[in-house]
Order: sequence, then structure tokens, then C-alpha cells
Amino acid sequence: MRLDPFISHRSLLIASASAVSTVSLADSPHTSDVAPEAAPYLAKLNDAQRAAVEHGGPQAFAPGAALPAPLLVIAGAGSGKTNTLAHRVAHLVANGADPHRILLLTFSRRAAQEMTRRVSRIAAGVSGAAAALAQGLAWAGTFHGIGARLLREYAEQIGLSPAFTINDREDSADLMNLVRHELGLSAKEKRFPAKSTCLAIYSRVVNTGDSLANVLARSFSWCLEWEPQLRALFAAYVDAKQKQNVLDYDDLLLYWAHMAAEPAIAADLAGRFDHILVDEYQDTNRLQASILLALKPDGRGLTVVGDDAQAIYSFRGATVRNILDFPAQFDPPARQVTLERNYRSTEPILAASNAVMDAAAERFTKNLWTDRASQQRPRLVTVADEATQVRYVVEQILEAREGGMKLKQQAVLFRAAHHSATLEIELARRNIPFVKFGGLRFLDAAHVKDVLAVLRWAENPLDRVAGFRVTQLLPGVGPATAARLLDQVAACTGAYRAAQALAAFAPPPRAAEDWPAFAALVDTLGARATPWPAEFERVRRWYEPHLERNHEDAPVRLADLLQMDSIASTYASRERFLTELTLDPPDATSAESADPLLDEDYLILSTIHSAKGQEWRNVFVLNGVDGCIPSDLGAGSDEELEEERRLLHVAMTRAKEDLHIVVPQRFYVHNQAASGDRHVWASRTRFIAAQMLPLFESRAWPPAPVASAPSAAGLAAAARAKVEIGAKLRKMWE
DNA sequence: TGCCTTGCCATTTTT
DNA sequence: TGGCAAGGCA
Repeated sequence: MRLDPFISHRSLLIASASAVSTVSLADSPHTSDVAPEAAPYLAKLNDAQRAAVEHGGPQAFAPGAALPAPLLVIAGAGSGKTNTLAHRVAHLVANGADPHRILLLTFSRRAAQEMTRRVSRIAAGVSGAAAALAQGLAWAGTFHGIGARLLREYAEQIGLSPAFTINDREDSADLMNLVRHELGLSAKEKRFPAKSTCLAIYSRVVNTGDSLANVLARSFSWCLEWEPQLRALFAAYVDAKQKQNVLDYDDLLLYWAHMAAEPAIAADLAGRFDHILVDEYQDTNRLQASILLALKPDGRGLTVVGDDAQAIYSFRGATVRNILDFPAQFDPPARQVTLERNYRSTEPILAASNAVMDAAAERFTKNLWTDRASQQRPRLVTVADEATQVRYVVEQILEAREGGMKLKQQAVLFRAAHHSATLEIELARRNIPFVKFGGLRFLDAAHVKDVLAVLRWAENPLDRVAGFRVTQLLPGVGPATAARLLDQVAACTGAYRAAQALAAFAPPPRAAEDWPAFAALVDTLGARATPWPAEFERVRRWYEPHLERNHEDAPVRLADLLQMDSIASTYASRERFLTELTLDPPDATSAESADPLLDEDYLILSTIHSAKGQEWRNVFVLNGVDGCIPSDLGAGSDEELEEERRLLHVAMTRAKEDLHIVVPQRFYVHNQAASGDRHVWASRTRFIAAQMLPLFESRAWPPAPVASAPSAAGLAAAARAKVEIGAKLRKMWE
């Protein structure tokens, strides 16, 4: 595997972070590049935010002018980061920058939409800018989403068919598995790593640009012995993807990076964007950094925003070095602006969050400050067990709602998706609507995958994972028959290859009855005889009998598909539907009964990772115990441990007014292979050390009942009872 | 060859 | 608890 764009930039990336030119503007007057008569939208910003927004000066934004020097904005939690970035974009446009030549890269699609909305709102008050932004921002999205768009445009030039389809995580794992079997790596004596592990290793190698040996040694030490087999597997995996005309998530970045490093295309590609702005830069990886550098070799026009104290995606190859080394990779070094004033949380919440980060081994941003005073310290609540934890959370939430705080303004955060299981049951029981972010996906459900596979196979008949899934829906068709059919599809050519192969294929006897309908479907889809989105309904109708045959709970699943029907109609084409759904799957699941999105009010449940960038008035952090935060799986190395600390910091800084960290003393551990499920005695998370306790209001819940002073007779009776019970207990074993 | 049963094993976070 | 692979039967 070649990683040229990455390797050629590595020497630059490892430059020292000390050569940074820092501008601290917390209390200083406006700097010289602030326009004399400031636009009204700048008035609400503080000095540091304003310096970031106006960096480069108005003269730099006009078409044809030299672009502003690179800018790094270090923005602590709640410091108005999104607002500042949105203002900068609006400011660029207000001063003449062409919105079609602005590239805005965000961490999630949700963030991109939010940013676009804000930019338009700010620009609404500025003559000229409002009109220019009438269509929104043309190029706002995630690295992966933008990559997919660009690759489709340049596909012909880089030897890719523009009809490529994108495999999501599950599909990629399935393909990995297919290849693994072909290579005969399902050896019996010793178990080969699971397909998802293989994919994780592969993905890490790609995203970090590190060698397979290093990745195995550092992160997957239990797979070290398989290095040669894994190397062969990955080679075959890449080969299979290319033959099938599919890309996985990593390919979207990898192809983009290679494309940007190709002189013939690089100039054209880089010439499309004047300004590139990147949010959450601390969670980008080497590959993403190399793409940016290829697009903007001198850094001019480049703005990145991030906070090293919120770096929580190293498992995805993200490295905090990107942000630390950013300034020094340019000459002169990038300007750095630091936002330290927090507008979100009260002072006691911030004091506690800062204290957690104070203990970090390595830190680069300073403490946050705020002038939002409050008497309420964050609560550290000890409860007996998880059941009590759930009761505490539910009762507090209802109490807050009684006090006028909507459910939507409250959130429950946890380390792993399954930690909310008992809470979800209780919420459903009490009829409290909620939406959960993170964890299991809508798209992972078998019936949803089935229908999507039909569409993907129609879009790209060479997609073997999709084809396998679709053909095996028919009774009497198993892996062997499916493989034979798919081989024949590959042997045909042209848009109708699937229909051709199907027509010529002799189906197994049990599938004979269903075969004509299947062939007709494939024929229609291949010919695009039914326009989108009616095509989706066509597929759903074909699928219904198979759904009923294969699943007991067909009616429930059918409801999902009907819902997808309406989702499908919001996309312009089959290709857009598939691509966007893969890159941005609906990430929220909700209580099975009603659709809470239609409900006017609902509680938020979220993994800490998915809570990034969000805020609520009242926040609960579940399981503030060692083994959970830090996760005992994440406590292997010092680096992992530090990331767990940042995770707690992220969780705490989501709270605006009230923060509850719940510490169950007894913690239920699931799926222990050796001993089955069991309880363990847990202790408070190590990130809240004893000397930090004064920053919290510690209490036990439910509070111990206040006993009235016992009478002398009562005491005597109690003493007698103690003796009698003790004696009885001893007697049991005599 | 398909499909059902049995037994074994399990590493969180997500574009 | 569920996902996966192997073995047995139709």
C-alpha cells in the first residue's frame, strides 16, 4: 500500500510546536487588522473571537487578493467556537469572498447543517452577503462526504467508475469476511481475528499512515502473530474492492489524498477553493491533515479550529499532533488565537471540569473562565447500584421538568451505548419520550440492510456483498448458488449485466417460483424504468413477501420500511440516497412506541462521543466509576487513559447549569466469559481525586432516613434483636 | 447444496 | 445475549 501524500508531508508535521506565534487577546484592545467601522454582526464577539473572525483583514478577502495567512483557533469547550467559525465564514462572504469557493469541513453532517444555518442567519443582516448565500454553502460537509462528491466528479480521471458505491462499516466487514474465506484463513487450530477486528486494523493503518507491524504492536497486540496473514488479507481486500467498484470509508480519504497529490489534478482541485475552514481539528487524522496540506501547501486561506482537551477519537486514528504541529508546518508559522472565555457553564461546573484536566499528563490549552456565577456545585451522587442510579436520574429529571425545564434541555450521557439499557426500559415504562444518539444504528437492522442491498446492487451490479445478500433472500438459494450467479454477472458487461445473467441462470428448484418476479425487478432497476423515488416502493413491494417469510415480527419491520419510503422521497436520486445514507446514517434511535421527534418534548440520551459540540441545561453522567470512565478496556496505555480523562472532561463541559455525576457502588458486569454475569464493587472514577472533592457536592441517594432519637427501651430491644439474629445466623452453619 | 441445531466465544467510542 | 462456525440431516 502506498501512502505517498502522507509520507511526503511527515517531516513537516513533526516540526516542533514551540515555534508558534501566539496571540493572546483575552484582555487586549483590538488589533490593527480590525476595520475602523465594524460591521454590526461583529459587535457581539469578544476580542479574541473577533480577532479570529477578522484575521487577514478585509483586503485579503476580495477576489484576486492574496489569501490570508493560515490561522489556528484554539477554542476551549463552550467558548463560542461554532459561532466564531460561522461568523468568519459570513465575514469572508460579506467582504467579497465567493461562497462557492469556500470549503467548510465539519465533523458530522449535523454540524455542517448547523453551521450553514448560522452563517446564513448572520449574513442575513449584511447587504450583498445575504444574496450570495441564498443557496447556502455549496461545499459544507464532512471530510468523507466532500471526498465522495469530489471523487465522483474526478472518477474518470483516476480510473474509478463514477457509479461506485460506498460500503458502510458492516458491508466492509462482510467483504473482509468474504475475502478471508477465499484465502482460507478460517483456520481451525487457532482463531483468526474477527472480521470487525480485521477491518479496524486495516482502517487504522490507512488513517494513521503507520506500518502494519506498529499498529499491531501498539493497538492490537493479541493479533501480532497473524501479521503475514493480515497483510495478505488486506491486499486481497483492496483487490476485491477495486474489482467490485466499491469504496469504503477510508477510501474516500485515501483516494482524495492520492488525487490531491497527483500533479495533473492537484492544481485544478486546489484552485477550486479560496478558503478552507476545518472544525474539530483535534479529531482529524494524519490522512486528513495531508489532504489539507495538499490543497493549501502554503496554508494561505486555511483556518482550523479545535481544542486538544476535547480530543476523543484517537481510536479512529485521530492525533492531537495535528493541531499541535499545525502552526509550525508553515513559513511564517500560522497565527494562533485562543478562546478561553466560556459562555456555557456556571463557574462551579467549570472549576470541576478544569480540575479534571489539571491532572492531565500533557496539556496545551489554558483553563477556561466564565463570569456565570452560581452557588450550585456539580453533584457527585453515590447510589447503591444501577437500578438506584436509574431511579435517581428519572426522579431528578421529572423534578426539573416540574420546575419548568423541558426534557429537551436535559441529557443523560454515558461511556458505552449499552450503559443506558436499564434507563431506557424505565423511561419506556414511565412513558417518558426520549431520543438516543450513538450505539446501534437503524441501518444495522436486517430488513433495512436487505432493501438497501437491492438498491445498491442495482446501482452497482459488481458489488458482491450486496449481490450476496439479495440473492440469498430467495428460498433455496445459499452461498454456493449466489456465488455462481455473481460470477456470471461479473462475466457479462454493460448496464444490464445483472438482468442478463439472471435470465440465463438456471435457478435451484425451490427458487423457481420466485425467480420470474426477481428477474423482472432486476430488469426494471437496471433499466431505470421506474423513476426515483417510486423505485423504492417497487423494491419494498417485491421484498414484503420475503420479509414475512423470514421474520416473525414482519409488521414492525414493515413499518420501518414504510418510514424509509418517505425518507427516500427527500433525495434527488437513487445514487444520492445511497451515498448520503451511508455517509450520514440516521444516528438517533427512539423508544419503539411513538416517534418522539413528533412529540414536542423528549429527553436526550447520548454516548459521550456523540454529545460532542452539544450542550444542555441539566446533564447526568452515568457510571462515574473506574471500569467505566475510564473504561477498563481503555486503561491499557497512558495515552488511552489520557483520552478517557478528556472524555470525562467533554461530558462535564456539556452542562450549562446542573451537572450530576452518578457513582453506583455496585456495578453489573455483563458477559464475563469465565464466570457469567456478575457484580463488582466499583469505586469513584480515578479522574476525580480525593483532593478535588470540595469542588463537588457529594451526597448519597436516597438519603439515609433521619431516625428520631430512640428510647432507652428501644435501644435495649435493638441490642437484644442484634444478638438474637446473630445467633440465628451462626446456627445456620452449625 | 441449503438450512437447522449445537457449541463456542466475546474488547467501547464512529465517519 | 447474540453472532459465528461446524456438523448433521434433508
